[in-house]
Amino acid sequence: MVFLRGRLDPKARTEMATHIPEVVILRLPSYLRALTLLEEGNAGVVSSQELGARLQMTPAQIRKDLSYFGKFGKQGKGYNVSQLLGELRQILGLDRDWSVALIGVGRVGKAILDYGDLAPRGFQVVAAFDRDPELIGKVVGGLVIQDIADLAATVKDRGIAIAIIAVPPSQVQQVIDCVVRCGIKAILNYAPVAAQLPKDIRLREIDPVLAMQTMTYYLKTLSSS
Amino acid sequence: MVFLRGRLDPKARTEMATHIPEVVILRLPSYLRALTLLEEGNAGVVSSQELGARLQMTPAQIRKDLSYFGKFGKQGKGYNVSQLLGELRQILGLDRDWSVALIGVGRVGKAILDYGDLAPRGFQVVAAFDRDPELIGKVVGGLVIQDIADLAATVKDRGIAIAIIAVPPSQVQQVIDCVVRCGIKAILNYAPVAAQLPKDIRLREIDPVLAMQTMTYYLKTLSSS
DNA sequence: GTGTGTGAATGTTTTCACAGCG
DNA sequence: CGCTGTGAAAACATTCACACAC
Repeated sequence: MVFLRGRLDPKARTEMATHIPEVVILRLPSYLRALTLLEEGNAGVVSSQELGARLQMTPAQIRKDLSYFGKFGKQGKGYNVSQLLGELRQILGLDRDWSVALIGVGRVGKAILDYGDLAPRGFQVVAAFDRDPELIGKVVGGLVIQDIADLAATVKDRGIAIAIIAVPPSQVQQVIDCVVRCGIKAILNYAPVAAQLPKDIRLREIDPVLAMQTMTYYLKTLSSS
Repeated sequence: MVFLRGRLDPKARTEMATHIPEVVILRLPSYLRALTLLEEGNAGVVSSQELGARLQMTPAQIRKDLSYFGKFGKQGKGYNVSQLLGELRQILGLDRDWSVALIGVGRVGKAILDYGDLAPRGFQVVAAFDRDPELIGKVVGGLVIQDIADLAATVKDRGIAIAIIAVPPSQVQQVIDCVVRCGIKAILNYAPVAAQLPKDIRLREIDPVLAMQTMTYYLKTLSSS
């Protein structure tokens, strides 16, 4: 009676490359961050137990996550901190620097240029763009602000792979379209609006209000104390 | 769906409580944001289809998410935009303003005070704290910077429910301990470090580097440019 | 003993597919 | 018809539990 339309046949599905769950990729950077701290504290080895305690997650989850990529631990001992750090950096493609373009040099954009944590952690902001003629040509944070029309050429020249968007909400969609046309495949969006984009482009959002709005639901209930 | 009214003994409450998956709560604010945009564009109604297209998610997921809280749509028509907005605001506890304390008034802290998007969206930064005697007493963004020792009293006085933390990494753990002791149950952490905290405290992180590190994994593979 | 790596079991989330309403 | 609301099914993610290595 019920027949299925257009499903992927089971065999083709099985033959597909080992797909690593996105949730796992999302967690790896926190492992990296925790391990960096451990290394600074001169910890030589760490168990999934200990790492789990620091990150408030189960040891099993950490072991399972890592097992997608290889066997990095030693039984009875744990993981060598600096070796695991190296492995994770390589897995995440962080054994190199990445060039980043900043689009939008208003208040938020300037704060991002000022923020000194990007470069030491491997993300170099190598170009800044705006569409305001008043700003173009000015120097901010050691960068000459360029016309957004130059984006395509600069992306090619400087090997830019990631764009940070910090323009007003009303301009976000057109800027994203432009950035995507220039071949950028990863976007960090500071503007508090959703945008349309091809599914092969990665997007992450930084919106403090959104983050707080996910917490108020839980605050609501405990307000009777 | 039965809404709880009036007082219930803890047992009945526990047995009745419909536990709503956290992923659902995490998505509601994006619905809110999309609907706000639709309302500004004078859209009267929206279908799960249309909303899904804007947010790049399936209509079924949106319908299912909303169904945890009630029946807000009309068959054959869709959802009334402003009515659904109202419902979501109420669900998330956003039918009121929230008072926020900023801890740490360095570069990042100042940028947060400057950022004009918090207040219009319902989050009032009503107090700022630092431990640096040079800063205490100075005025930034209309707020007199207070000694962090005054936090407990101010939290009580001003009904502060959320803390934004923007202190250097090395101070994060002690500041979080302090904030928790003061009765704060929700924290937005801008410092790029993990911290220990009781499981009944909500924490969200803003770390642009972490966000970018979750994308480089995917960039790695397509680097044939 | 201690702690990894991993199939198998369990739990959770998403998607399907359709009854029923406007 | 078109679209919601929703049980049921499928897909996905986490946790368990134990063989095995140090």
